[in-house]
Amino acid sequence: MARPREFDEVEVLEAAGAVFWAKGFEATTTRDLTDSTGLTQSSIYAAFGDKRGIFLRSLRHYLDSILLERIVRLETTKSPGQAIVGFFREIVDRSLADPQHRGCMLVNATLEATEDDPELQAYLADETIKIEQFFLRCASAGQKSGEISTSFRAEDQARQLLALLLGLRVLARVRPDAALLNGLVGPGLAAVGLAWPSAKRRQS
Amino acid sequence: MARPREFDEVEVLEAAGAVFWAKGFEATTTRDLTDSTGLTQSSIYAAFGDKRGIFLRSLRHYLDSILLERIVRLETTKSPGQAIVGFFREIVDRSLADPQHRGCMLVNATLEATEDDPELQAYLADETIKIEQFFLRCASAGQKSGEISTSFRAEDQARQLLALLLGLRVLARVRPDAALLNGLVGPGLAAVGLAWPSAKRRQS
DNA sequence: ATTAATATGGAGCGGATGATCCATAATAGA
DNA sequence: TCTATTATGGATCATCCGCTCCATATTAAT
Repeated sequence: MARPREFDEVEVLEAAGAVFWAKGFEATTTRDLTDSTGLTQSSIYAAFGDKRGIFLRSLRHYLDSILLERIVRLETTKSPGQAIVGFFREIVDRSLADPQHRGCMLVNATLEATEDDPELQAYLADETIKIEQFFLRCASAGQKSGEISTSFRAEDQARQLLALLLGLRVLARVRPDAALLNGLVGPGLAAVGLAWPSAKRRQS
Repeated sequence: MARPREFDEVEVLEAAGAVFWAKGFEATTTRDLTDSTGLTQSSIYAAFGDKRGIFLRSLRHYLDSILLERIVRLETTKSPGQAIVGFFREIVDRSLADPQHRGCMLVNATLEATEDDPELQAYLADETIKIEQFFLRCASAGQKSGEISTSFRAEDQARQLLALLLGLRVLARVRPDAALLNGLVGPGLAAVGLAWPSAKRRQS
């Protein structure tokens, strides 16, 4: 009954998300979005409402397709402890491999969000809770199986791992150094009784 | 020989810094700066060059007068372990007391800085190194005096504390909850053998 | 008092920004 | 084939942006 869209929504969200990820919400202009997506302003505004709309959709797509995907994949294919190790392994490797050092779009958005967008803040807070709960499930299960140390409560371990992750993401932006990031995660995981095979050792 | 300035530079830097702190660099307009400082655009541009100039000066003032001051004060008045505890105590308390939940200006700036301002990135990286070195001095001295656990290398403890701090600052923006922040720092410090007197317990 | 030098006030510049309008194009159903 | 409906292209809008200009004001030295 109506003219069909000529663009693929996922492609557009990934193109737009890449710009928001690198530059942040405020520094990204609607012209940046037309350049990166190939769409006109008309099409973007018809499809996503406004700049905030396409930003939220890009962010959600990023979180669902990268972060949540990673959690689900690791949790279904690895042991609790190895899911945690694999999670950090992928993040350290990707942080170092990214020539733009964009860090994590979730963390970037979290630091840019202000109290005059409480809906966004609530969404971001909820996503950090999801990560914390992933760590908590792993820690609990790992403690039962003996894979993870029981010298701390699983709830505390989950929070510690969340802070380690967020701190890692901050440092990855200004000090993207393999020795620093591996030297951070190694002892961090050792504190919960997990071994950290560093990238170097894995290669040799 | 020339007309003297009518404004106090520190006052202006603190007024401008408060806006940059709350809204970030990009979202802050030069009109915001005239409103908060009381100066005209002319005076701001004559004194600080451009928007980036007053931002850098504000940031530097913030870091010197708040962060560095805290480090120096704690390091000269407390034992190594208590300097670490006091450092986190002040940051948790201030994070919770701030109704705007601005977090840390250093972390906010770090997440907003991109690779097309390498000078700013280098400065920010250097400041994180200063914090890390503060933790390292405390950890080393504390290990010698027996105040801090020797089950990890002091270098690793310093990095762990840095990540804890940065993670804390991220969470403080979207989940400014006393139970979360205290529950984060407590076990984090316990991992290096330090006791964390939570705010609640201190009050009772 | 004159001069040199800088600060201030305020108008305003060129360009960019987020968003919209409208004519046209493309589709599915009647 | 006609109609209803949505998508697209591209021009354009009002506003805001960082920044500058210039006339005036204020000081210290001569």
